[in-house]
Amino acid sequence: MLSVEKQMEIIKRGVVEIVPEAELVAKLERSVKTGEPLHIKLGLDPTAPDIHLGHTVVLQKIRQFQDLGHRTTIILGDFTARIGDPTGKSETRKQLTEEQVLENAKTYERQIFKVLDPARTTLTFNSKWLSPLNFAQVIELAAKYTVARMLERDDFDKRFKEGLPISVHEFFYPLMQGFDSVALRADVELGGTDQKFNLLMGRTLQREYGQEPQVALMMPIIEGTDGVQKMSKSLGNYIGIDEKAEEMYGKTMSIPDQLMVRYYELLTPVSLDEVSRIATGIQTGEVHPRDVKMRLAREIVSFYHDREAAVRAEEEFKRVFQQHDLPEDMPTFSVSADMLEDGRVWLPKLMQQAGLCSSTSEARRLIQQGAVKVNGERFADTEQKLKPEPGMVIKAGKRKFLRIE
RNA sequence: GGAGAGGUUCCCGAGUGGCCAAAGGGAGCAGACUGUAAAUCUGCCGGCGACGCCUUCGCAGGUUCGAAUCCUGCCCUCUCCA
Repeated sequence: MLSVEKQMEIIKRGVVEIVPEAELVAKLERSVKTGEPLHIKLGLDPTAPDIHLGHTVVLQKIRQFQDLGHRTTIILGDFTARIGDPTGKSETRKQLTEEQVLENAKTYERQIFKVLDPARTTLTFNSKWLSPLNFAQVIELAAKYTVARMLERDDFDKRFKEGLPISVHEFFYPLMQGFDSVALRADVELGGTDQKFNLLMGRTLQREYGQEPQVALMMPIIEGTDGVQKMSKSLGNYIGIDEKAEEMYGKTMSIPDQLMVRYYELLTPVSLDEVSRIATGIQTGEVHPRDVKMRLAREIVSFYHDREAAVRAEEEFKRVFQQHDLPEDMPTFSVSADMLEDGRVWLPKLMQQAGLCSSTSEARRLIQQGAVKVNGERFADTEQKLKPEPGMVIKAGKRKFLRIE
């Protein structure tokens, strides 16, 4: 086992806050002395089965703990998911059935092991201990916290002040999550900075139940490819870890420059020394930011696919976006007979049918704006008919291609 | 339980009888410029084989030549009082 100092150095990479740091050091010291690993906890919400790089920030940290020899438990919040989501009324999430939860869990499992070491990961559902609780026990749990303190939580406070609805059951979410820590006797709980309240709740409850409180370790919420908002599926600014190599590469290349170093630090295994060298390289102008980003894209693709896939994705990227050549493979579409009139098709119809856009109205707009090319020639007339030929290539916008077969 | 305020297109937010597919902003998309970066400029931004037609302003009815706007009922949210 590494020394406490070495461990702390690794643990602190990218971390926003450790509450309290001294307790973590103390726990590590004891661990080194006794040879007993720490118990690290991470809770995941099985409502969104598609994991993207945003989720991996915290997973990477778990991985580092694993590599340091600690015990890690991933809790799938199935109980929580089945009851419903605490977030605002406008988007009250559907309650998941047990089957859905199990299915999501499977998908999750497959995905998180792209980052975590299966041999050193314990996966558990929190229904295991939450579901058997009876009403009296729930009351007992609820009595350990006050409404005023609940309202300290940022989003509750904000919603309360803005006159937005807060359902009573939402107060139970932090309590349930905190109770997870009690059930596991966690030493450390990881989460995004948005989880601070919940993580601290774990400390409070553990103390109430006579345990040594866990340390809360918060990772930043990483921005999505737009560089402004947090990465999320619903905002469409995410890079999914299941995505094709070319897709991952391309999306990475589209992030704003200022985000590059952050991505290196939080999403890649590149050493911190190297990262800071890259950072100064950019500042002094020694390296072209584009090359730095290409390396970043290679690193990310290599991590989730492999080196060769990364190289191939890079070649594809160069071909399509630097040389404005055609991608190696693109979706194909065969024009059905009923779309033809005298052997010709109306382009907006074709585009809509082929999934290049969602409506013929949109297709018209694209055509009018000069975004559509047929065999490399700009096609600007929305009414003109087209004679489809096998091998004909239609391009709509920067990155949508289609080959007629 | 009582009193008041409010629910508008992806989001915020104007609009209180026709000029409203609905101001403005954001997001998004496209074009130019580039390094598929940022910034900037320009255009688009419900649907429809389309200078017209259809569907949209919480839900359901009604008044009217005509409603997002007026009336009735219902659903939902917030505030104050209890």
